[in-house]
Amino acid sequence: MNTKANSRATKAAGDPGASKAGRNTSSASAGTTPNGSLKLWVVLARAYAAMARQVETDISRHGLTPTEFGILEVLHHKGPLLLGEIQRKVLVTSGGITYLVDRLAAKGLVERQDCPDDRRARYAVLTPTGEALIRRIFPAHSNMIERAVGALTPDEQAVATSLLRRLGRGAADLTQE
Amino acid sequence: MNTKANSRATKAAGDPGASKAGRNTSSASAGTTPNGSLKLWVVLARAYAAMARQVETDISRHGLTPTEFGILEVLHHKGPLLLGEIQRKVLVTSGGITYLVDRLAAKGLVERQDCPDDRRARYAVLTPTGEALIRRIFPAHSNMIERAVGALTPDEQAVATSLLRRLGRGAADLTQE
DNA sequence: GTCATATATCTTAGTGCTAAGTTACTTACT
DNA sequence: AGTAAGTAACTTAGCACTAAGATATATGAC
Repeated sequence: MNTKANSRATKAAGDPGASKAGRNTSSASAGTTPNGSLKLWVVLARAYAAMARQVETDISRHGLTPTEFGILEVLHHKGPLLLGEIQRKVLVTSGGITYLVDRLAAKGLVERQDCPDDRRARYAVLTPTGEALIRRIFPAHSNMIERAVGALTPDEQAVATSLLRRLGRGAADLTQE
Repeated sequence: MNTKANSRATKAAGDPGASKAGRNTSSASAGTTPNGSLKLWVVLARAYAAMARQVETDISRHGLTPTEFGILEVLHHKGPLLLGEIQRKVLVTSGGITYLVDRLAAKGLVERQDCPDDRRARYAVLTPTGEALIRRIFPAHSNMIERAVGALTPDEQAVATSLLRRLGRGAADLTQE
């Protein structure tokens, strides 16, 4: 059943772990920057890296990368989806979903199906094997995440969620401004 | 001055963007999971991805990857450091810093120096060129981050920072438990 | 001294993605 | 119908890393 366990030890790309807050060195900077913003970015990256590491080692035990898992999950929850729809959900490039769906198909977890309305498009659908797999491993995964964020109370989690949602949207908006 | 502008469009590895909250499809799940934890993980990953994207495109304009930038930054703030020390700061593998310092050395921004006390170890030190570069681009970078997190007020940023710090520590602690 | 173990860096091979371009199809305008 | 522009998926080449092992040096027990 091909479980090749390809761990990859997720790292936060470009973790800005450097300057903890050492205002007093060589200076030259703005002068009046308290720079809590930078600190926020650092801890955000660190928190993400720590979470991603947990998630990844958890998922890799089943021979899946986090992105592969994400695809199975979204197909499980939403049913058959066009490749482009999946692409937007899991945030990869067009070449990326092709590659990922190829891999999942090679593992027998997903199949392609022609779209009757649009002959350019293809659906990805879970095979029975894929459906069985995601149903089996999702609960434990969900549990793992609950433990991982357990340092915060549910109330704090709610606060963090709403702050991060706004933060994310704000940062994303900067792109096309 | 080799400024090859290798953009890479950061993505949050394994972004769990799937299940927004669609409890009502094929079911079979736990049944009594409110699962705010999962939602928190999703928005964390999304916020990180959005931020990382901004940071990366900003930095790539100077022909640097975020990790390279991180190394220059940490050397700028702390002075010469052993490769292993840098490694721990920027969170890459041992092969990773070798590769990264090689690249920075090829660009003329960093040099290796033997450590007098331990002949296994090497220092990485900024060249004058490297020092000049980081001093030139750091302020703008810092500014960019300030704008990116600007959707939150300074107070909210402080709250987010403290929550994320605890979240990250909690998740990291899970590793060696 | 010598041997076992630990540490610091480097080497090699491989992986998961991206960017840019290609092909196939669709849609809208004329 | 013909053509232009848009979109869906795929292909190719390349890159920033990782994991695992190799090499050199250090440290401690005896």
